[in-house]
Amino acid sequence: MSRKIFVSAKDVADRAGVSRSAVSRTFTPGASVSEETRRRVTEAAEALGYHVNHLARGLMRNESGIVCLIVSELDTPYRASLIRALTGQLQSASKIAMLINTDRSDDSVDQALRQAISYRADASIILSGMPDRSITDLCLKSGQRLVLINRDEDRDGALMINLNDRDAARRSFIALLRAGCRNFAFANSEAMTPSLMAREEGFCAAGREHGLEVTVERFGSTTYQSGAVLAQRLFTREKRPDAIFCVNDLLACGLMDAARHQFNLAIPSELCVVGFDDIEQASWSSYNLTTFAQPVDRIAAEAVSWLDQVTPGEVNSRRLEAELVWRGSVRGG
Amino acid sequence: MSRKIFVSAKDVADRAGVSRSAVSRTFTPGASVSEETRRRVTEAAEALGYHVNHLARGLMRNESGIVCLIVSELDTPYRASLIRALTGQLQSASKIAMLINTDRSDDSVDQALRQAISYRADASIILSGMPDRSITDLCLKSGQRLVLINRDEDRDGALMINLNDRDAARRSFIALLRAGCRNFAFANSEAMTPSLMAREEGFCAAGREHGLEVTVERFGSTTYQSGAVLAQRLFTREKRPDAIFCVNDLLACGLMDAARHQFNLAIPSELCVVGFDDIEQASWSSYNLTTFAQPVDRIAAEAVSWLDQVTPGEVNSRRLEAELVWRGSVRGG
DNA sequence: GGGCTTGTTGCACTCGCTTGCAAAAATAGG
DNA sequence: CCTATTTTTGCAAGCGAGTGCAACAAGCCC
Repeated sequence: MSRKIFVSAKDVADRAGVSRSAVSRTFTPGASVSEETRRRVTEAAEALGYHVNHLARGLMRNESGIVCLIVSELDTPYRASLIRALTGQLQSASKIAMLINTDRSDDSVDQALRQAISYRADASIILSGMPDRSITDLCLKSGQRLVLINRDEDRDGALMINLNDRDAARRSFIALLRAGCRNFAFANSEAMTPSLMAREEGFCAAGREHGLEVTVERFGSTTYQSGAVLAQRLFTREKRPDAIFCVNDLLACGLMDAARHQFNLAIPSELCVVGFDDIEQASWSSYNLTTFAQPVDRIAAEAVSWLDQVTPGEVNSRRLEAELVWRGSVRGG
Repeated sequence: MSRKIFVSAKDVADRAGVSRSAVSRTFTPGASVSEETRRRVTEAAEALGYHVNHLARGLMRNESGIVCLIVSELDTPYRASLIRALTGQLQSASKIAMLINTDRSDDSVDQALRQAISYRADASIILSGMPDRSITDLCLKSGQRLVLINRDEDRDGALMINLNDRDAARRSFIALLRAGCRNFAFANSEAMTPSLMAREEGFCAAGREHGLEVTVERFGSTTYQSGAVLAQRLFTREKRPDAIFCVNDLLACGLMDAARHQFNLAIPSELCVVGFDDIEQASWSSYNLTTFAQPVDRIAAEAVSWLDQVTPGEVNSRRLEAELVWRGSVRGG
């Protein structure tokens, strides 16, 4: 197998009997080409199976059309659906996503951003981890756009997309209160990212406002397994909570399963649970979880449209609302 | 913000007081550079924040280092974990993944492969959908490697990675038989992809060998929701099955939930269920599903190592075994 | 010191494409 | 029909890197 025999613009030009530039212009929207030559070029290109070399084009234009998605734990339901939305919308905007997995080492986000620079990505979208300030500066300086999703770090020049976590947490509290709950708990992981902490703080603040104490328990990472451990801790206390706001759905699923199977608690009659993210599993009938939906498509749309803007614009922060999805894990509603 | 001011090899050369080639050689493993110049170059590069332009390098070398992942429904648990494994291992092999989402239109796989060609991807890994023969021919002809995962189409020049679905299905039947089940059913989607059909056929064949009839029911796509519909159909028959092999876990979860919540069936005492994929949810205590594990890391490793080989080699097909993971949805074990 | 090998270095060309510029062709106006 | 204007076209100069080749320096042996 002879490696890489590509057909170039020159080949097409020869076959069509025109100059190389004519070919180039045919594939450049808005360039001046006569109908006749355009026809002959496209015909020749078709016959030869020609495709513009995006590497070369990117080199010339200084715009690769590549957007890097920097993600860890990308098989997590929420992350995966966000990636799906992003890749889809990027493609619709005729950009292409490069996926960088930062599961391994600790400075892998930095490594990833270097990769992004090396491929002259037009932008990077960061879904996890916070890179070093110097690296992001480098990115911005080299003309790369930066989008930070749910990472609250203040960084001008970058677009920050966040949810109104505090408000959602408050609404969650009120919903639980209306359901007649009295012993509130917040189940968190030890990840302590800004958005997770905002949920905790919002929930506790709401508790204080109503003169009610909130038990906070934190454990491990934001997973199903942690949910089970947190259940263990919460349900062996002398004052067993009857309302739990879980920092995300995955954790809520683990907690609910443990509540039911280990502690024989009925949901929602003995225990009300609210989650966050609205992952697919939240709608499964075993969970039927009341939760806040991440507006995944909105997030993706905001990111992509910002990337499409010519000038970044002043306002570089979007705060979106999480919609409460009522299901059966909370009484009433 | 002035767009794209990149530092090039020339800049580094000037600062280090050497020629451009010296810089190039410093970053090319195995090239002849003296210790002294190498030091000065790396120093200058560091100071300027230089990164080799992968676009230009790719253009010269005719090797971009890019591998396209062509996927639909990438937020499905199994797909997502496969993508995670692939991106991770590709990065370890110092390649980078481009993610192409083929959810939208019908000829989107073709579109995707064209993109792959345009970016001079070294290879494409196809996780979903079968592209047009002419397109894959084009890919192969242009030196691109092709990996097909769980798509049985015969295509030489490409690596095909498949599981031994038939055998897994047979083992599943035997396990259910040993559990004392008598009324066997196979719950399938209407997707009819080769690997799904192989599971069905394997299961039915095993049934025939044991002189037992297998009820086959097919519906919709391979999702949780379809599982619920299939449960509806299967459990309203006069001869209610007591053993169901589901074509994948997602569908199994839907089926189990419907079995329990709508038909009040106890698992595994009244109904045994086996799934396929071993997605995370299968291990959740609400499901505790006996299933076959996709060897995700093995699959990724096979794909990546094949891509690293200089010559594709004759044998271009790998058949991996799916390991049976015993959990509580089947009696005994 | 002369002849030789070994190791480094710079020049110049190449990869495939875009684009400013000026020449050529087509169109319009008188 | 000739000139003025507009459109189309080709030339050539890049973009940022890699690499064969020849020149050159250094080191070795006799």
